[in-house]
Amino acid sequence: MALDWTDGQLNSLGFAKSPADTRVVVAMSGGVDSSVVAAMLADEGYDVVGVTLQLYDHGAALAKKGACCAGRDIHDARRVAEEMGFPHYVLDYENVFKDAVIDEFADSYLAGATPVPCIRCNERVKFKDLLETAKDLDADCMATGHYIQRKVGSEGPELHSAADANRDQSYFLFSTTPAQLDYLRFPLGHLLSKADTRALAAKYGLSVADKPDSQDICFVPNGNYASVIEKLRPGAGDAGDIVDMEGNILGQHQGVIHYTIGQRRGLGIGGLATPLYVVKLDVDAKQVIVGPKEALATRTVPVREINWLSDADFDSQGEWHVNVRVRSTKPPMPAVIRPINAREANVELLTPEEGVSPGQACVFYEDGSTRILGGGWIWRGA
RNA sequence: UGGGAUGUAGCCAAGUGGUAAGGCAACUGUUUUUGGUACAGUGUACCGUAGGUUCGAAUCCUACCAUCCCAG
Repeated sequence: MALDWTDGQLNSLGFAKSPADTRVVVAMSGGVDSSVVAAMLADEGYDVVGVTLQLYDHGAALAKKGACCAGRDIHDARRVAEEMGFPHYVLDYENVFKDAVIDEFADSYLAGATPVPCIRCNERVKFKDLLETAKDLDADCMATGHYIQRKVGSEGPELHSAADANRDQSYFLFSTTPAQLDYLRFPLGHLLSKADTRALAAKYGLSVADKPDSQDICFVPNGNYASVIEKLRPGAGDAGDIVDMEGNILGQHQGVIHYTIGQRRGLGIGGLATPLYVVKLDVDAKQVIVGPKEALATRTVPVREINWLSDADFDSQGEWHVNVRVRSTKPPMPAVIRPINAREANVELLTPEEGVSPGQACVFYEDGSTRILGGGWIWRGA
């Protein structure tokens, strides 16, 4: 087959050689998406090597369905590899994952912020250590099941939103660097719906075809993230006052880690005509500051650790007029980025958003296109 | 002690004779590969206690209890 490959022709992964001569490491979570990627590429004749990371403790994870990269999921990934007949490796990344993701997750909450561990995992584990591992395996590229598109433009690979806006995962991948992007492939990004993915899974007869989508944080059982933090940082849950914006004490809380800006539930304060929302967290004073919904409207968002994916230098302009997302579940909205330096900026939201919290991501999109220009991490500001 | 007011679900609060609105909180679910938001659903309230009037009272009458305000 390799002999039939026409000189100069690019294969589906963008290499000028036959699939059989192209080695691709597929990051397999054990879910449907990455399984389909692996099956698809194997079916096309690529030299597929499946890799699954063991990210956290087996015992705790076995009971949890729809999680990724532990216990049952590892089994599922291996089974897909067997079904499709390509090699599969499980790598123990528990320590890396703990250092790069879980610890920061806990510390972020303790600092009164609200982390996005899934982004850190992509940034610091999957697209870093795992990507290096793929290179060590002499792979030409690494493929994942993310719903996002890599398109080659005049200046090189660009990151674009998924064709299916409902599935788009660009919010979780903003920190992908150009170097990483060069090596990565996202074979599902062009699909128009998740149904297409499941249809492919069925077509290849994969055992995971009907596996439920994963959700919540993979290393947090039952959605109870606070108990994870308390286990990691004993004594983390310092109680304190819930106060209004004038400083009046309205109630007590069992630790700032239980709250995030914009949160309504869990305050336990009744008797008012309208609901209260968490407006601010003051870790030093151990206070949860609450106020009316109107108090949540945010226009200025300080952002740092910026990953910039446009061709021009980030601080080569005083302003960038773009669209921006401060949460994964809403479409990008118009905003102006004002760079402070190459890695920091203030973002002005032309339409105020509610529930903007330090620790969350602010992702930049080119106006009028699907291209992702990068993004940064929201913080409290100087 | 005198004068006034109030006592309805965890909180706030409608309801003044016909058999208990609503909001907040809480809980559950849906949405969501972060948190959160949003949306939907969920309450056997001995209507302060004890009597009375009435076919029938949270609603009228009496007493008592509790709380609050004013006065002294």
